[in-house]
Amino acid sequence: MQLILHFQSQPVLAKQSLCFSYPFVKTKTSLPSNLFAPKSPIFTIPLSRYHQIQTHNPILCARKNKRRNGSQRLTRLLLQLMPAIVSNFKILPQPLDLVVEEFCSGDGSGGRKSLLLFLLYGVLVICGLGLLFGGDVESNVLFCGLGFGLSGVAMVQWLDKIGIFAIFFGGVLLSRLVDFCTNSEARDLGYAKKVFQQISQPSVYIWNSMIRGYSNSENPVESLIMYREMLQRGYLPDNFTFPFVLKSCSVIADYRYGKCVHNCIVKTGYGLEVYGSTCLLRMYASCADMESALKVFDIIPKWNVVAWTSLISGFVNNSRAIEAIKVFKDMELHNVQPNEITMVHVVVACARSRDIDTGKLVHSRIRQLGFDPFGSSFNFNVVLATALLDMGSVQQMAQKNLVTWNSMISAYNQYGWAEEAIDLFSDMRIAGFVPDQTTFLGVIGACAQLGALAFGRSLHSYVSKTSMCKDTTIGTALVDMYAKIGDAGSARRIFENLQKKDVMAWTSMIICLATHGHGMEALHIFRKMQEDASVIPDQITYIGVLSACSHIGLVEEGQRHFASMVNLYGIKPTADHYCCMVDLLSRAGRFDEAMRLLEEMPIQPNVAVWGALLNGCEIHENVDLADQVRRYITEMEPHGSGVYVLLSNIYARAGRWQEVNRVRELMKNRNIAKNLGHSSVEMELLSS
DNA sequence: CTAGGGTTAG
Repeated sequence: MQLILHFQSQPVLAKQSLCFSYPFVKTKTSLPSNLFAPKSPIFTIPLSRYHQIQTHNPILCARKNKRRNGSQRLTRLLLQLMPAIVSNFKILPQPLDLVVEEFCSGDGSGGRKSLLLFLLYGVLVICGLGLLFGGDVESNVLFCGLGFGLSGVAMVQWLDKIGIFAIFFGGVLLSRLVDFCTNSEARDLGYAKKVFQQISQPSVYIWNSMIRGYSNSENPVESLIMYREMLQRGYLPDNFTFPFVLKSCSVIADYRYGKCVHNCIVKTGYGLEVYGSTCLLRMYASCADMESALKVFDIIPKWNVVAWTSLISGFVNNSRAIEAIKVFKDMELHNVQPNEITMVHVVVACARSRDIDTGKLVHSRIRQLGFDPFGSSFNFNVVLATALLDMGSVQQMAQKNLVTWNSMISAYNQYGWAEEAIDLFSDMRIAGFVPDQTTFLGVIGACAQLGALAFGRSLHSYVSKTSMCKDTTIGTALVDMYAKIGDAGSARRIFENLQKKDVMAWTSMIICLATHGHGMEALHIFRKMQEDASVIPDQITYIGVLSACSHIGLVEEGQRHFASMVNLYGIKPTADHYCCMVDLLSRAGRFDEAMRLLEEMPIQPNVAVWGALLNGCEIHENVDLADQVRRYITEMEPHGSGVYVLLSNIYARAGRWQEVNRVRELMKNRNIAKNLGHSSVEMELLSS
């Protein structure tokens, strides 16, 4: 079976034909199957801007055209095809010097025929046919076809120019090949590396291709290793090298390496290059050093949109949204026209700083600039739209992508509308979107809120069958979900199986144990966490630790942890921490200390803190203190019913019914209704 | 062959 493709829309190409034949694929099983199975089942070959061939398992048997004038076109075509073909077959080219040697050792004076033979042989060597498939007759035949076809074209073009021939294949083709397998859609960096290793003296361009490929890969560290090797072997990086290297530094946030690269940029004189310096800015911003980022900004030779936008995004991503907005205003003063990307960052800045007024101004500026995705049906920018959606200035979106769905699900979660979040999840699946890690983070969180046991478990089992099961964020969400559902055992198992445990993972486990009444175990986990030098407890960790202490009544231990939180880790205690401490002390009946702590508090005690104190008063029937607390509470703004109920319970217990009535009056006057308690349990229905 | 974009667990 043979398929001949004619290119008809382009007059010159119309005369050309390429044969794509399939015979060996379907009938012969002797061929290694992976040979014909590239990453995607459909193989797309870009022929020109207007032509694309989509085919399964193509084998090229290029045929030389009879008419000479078409050959140049076909050569170019083949040049475009070669990387695709060679990389599809995972053929390793031979080192250039080896090829050159082949040519030089031939009889230079020979006639045309022997020259042709040499050329043919050269191409075969380059394709490394014997190297990979020597034993297989069918594939040899096949590759002979390939080799012959290629050489046929090459012969016409380069018949008398052996020197050029060598450069042509050594320089251009290998560059194209490396480019193709590092940066095309069907890239394969493992193969790229092998090809690269065949090149004895890679040009800077090829180095750059490799570094770029790795910088966009899963392991950007590889690009840094590549870069180091480049320097060690005495190659001089150029202005293209630095952006790629710096991108890797940014992605993995390697501050020290980034600074070394900065040094190198300065030394090689590319420090004042627009691209390079903008990348430097981003690198410092990614490494959370905004001060250096600002210094770099100052030396950027031209403050264009990208430079400004990078600075804005730096502030946004370092939780300095207000400064980001300031920079944006500055940019407007400098009369630099913002683009959609700029506005995305500014919108995020408004959302993060909860600055609704500026948010409205920004939205109208977006309209003014003509970027508003909701202003007209064309020019719909999903990213900007999602950012606006997240800021809350949009209710409905007609066009959604994965991130939009995720954003909506998490927004519903934050409003506490867990059921709606789950509904949205099923809508999204009906709409044909494949949920990703962020989606699951949201839906698992919704299950945690709802206590949706069965659905939560099904999510868990789904996730464990994917690569997400190793992910720390997913694991943490699951730990929290099981904790909230009441299944501390499952939470524990997931936690133990986590390969990497970060602060959040440890913290969620500690809080889980503390809330399930396993205070000792929670503290044990905390000690294990402290043994791990790679994690530093933060304020939320200490909420768990302190509440664990308070559950088991370890006052001194709690006080020690509180002190080390402040002195060792420099964490400023929040109202929640004081709440824990007051709870700890007043449960133990140590009211003097509790009151002293309250007086020393540098922040205003909130209702929860008073509530904790009242809780202790109830346990120890300390009505006098409760009286004092009542005075504070009545001075405060009206709030939830909790403290009033506590107060009235305390008075009731002491038999002070008048006071009970006064508290109830107070509640009535302040229009506070007692919250209805509710809980839900999911039950399995057993049949027969 | 080069720089900047939305969602994200405790």
